[in-house]
Amino acid sequence: MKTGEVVTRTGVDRETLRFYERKGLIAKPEKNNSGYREYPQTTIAQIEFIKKAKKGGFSLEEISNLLKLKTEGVSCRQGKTIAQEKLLEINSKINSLKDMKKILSEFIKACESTREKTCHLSFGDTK
Amino acid sequence: MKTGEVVTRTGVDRETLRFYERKGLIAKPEKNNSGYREYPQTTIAQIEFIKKAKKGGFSLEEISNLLKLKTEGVSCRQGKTIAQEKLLEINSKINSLKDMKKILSEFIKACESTREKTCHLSFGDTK
DNA sequence: ATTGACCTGGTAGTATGGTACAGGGTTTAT
DNA sequence: ATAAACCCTGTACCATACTACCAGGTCAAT
Repeated sequence: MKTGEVVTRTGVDRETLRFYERKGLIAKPEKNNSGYREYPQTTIAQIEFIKKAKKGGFSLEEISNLLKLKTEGVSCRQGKTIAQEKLLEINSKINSLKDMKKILSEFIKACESTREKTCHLSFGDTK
Repeated sequence: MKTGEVVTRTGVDRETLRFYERKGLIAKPEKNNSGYREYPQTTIAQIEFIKKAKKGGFSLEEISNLLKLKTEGVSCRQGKTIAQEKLLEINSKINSLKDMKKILSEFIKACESTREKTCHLSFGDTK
C-alpha cells in the first residue's frame, strides 16, 4: 500500500502520516526501489486506533505508549498494568461525557417545554 | 470567592483561570475595592463543565460555544440544534472509547492466559 | 511595622499537533 | 515524449492551550 492509498482509506493527511512516522506512532514502512513507502495492511488498523484515541481526548504521547504494547511487546506484568490504568482513564472519560449528555439533554428538554423565545443551559449550579 | 479559593476548589491553575477569562470561557468577575476578582458561586460549576468537556476531547472553542448557551441564552431553535449536534458528537466519542476498552480488555485477557513472557496488543488487524 | 501569603496586569515563552511549502524524482496515460 | 498525477526530503510555519515571569499592590498575623 502506498501513501496515497493510506490517505484515501483513513482520511488522514499525507503530511500527518509523515508526522506520525517521525513521532514513532507508526513504524517506518519499507521503501520500494524509487524510495516510495510501502505500508503493510496492519497500518490501517493502527491509524484507526489512533483516530479513536484522539477522538477520546488522548494525547499522541499516550497513544504512542499504548501502541508500543503492540509493536514492541512488553512483559505481561508491565503491559497489564499499563492497560489497566488506561481502562480506568477511559471509564472516567466516558463518565465525563455522560455527564455532558445529561446536561445537554436537559437543556434540550427545557427548550422544548418553555414558552419563552430563549433558553439557558444550566448545570446544577443552583445548588 | 477570590481567585485562590477557585484554584483550590477546582484544581485549575490561577494563570489558566486568567487565560479562560481572556478567552471568554468564564465571564469577567466583579472586582472588589482593591481590584481583586470576586467570583460568583456559579463559576465552580462552569469550570467543572469545562474540565469534563476537555477530558472528553473537546477544544476550548467548542466548549466556549456550549457555554454561550448558558451565559448568553440563544433562540430555542438555534440552541436546540447546537445541543443536538453536540450530543451526536458525544455519542460518537463514547463509541470510540468503548472500542478502545474492548481492545485493551482483550489485551489484558491475552496477557493472563498466555504462558509467554511478553504480550502483544492487537486490534483486529489480522482480518 | 514588617514579613509572608495573596492578588494585580502585562507580556513572553513553551509544548503539542499538525500544515505548508520548496525543490525535486517517478509513473502512468495520451 | 510530455503532461498529469503521484511520491520524496527538509524545513519553516501555524494554532491551540497553556505556563512562567516581572514588577508591583494588598492583607493578615506577629
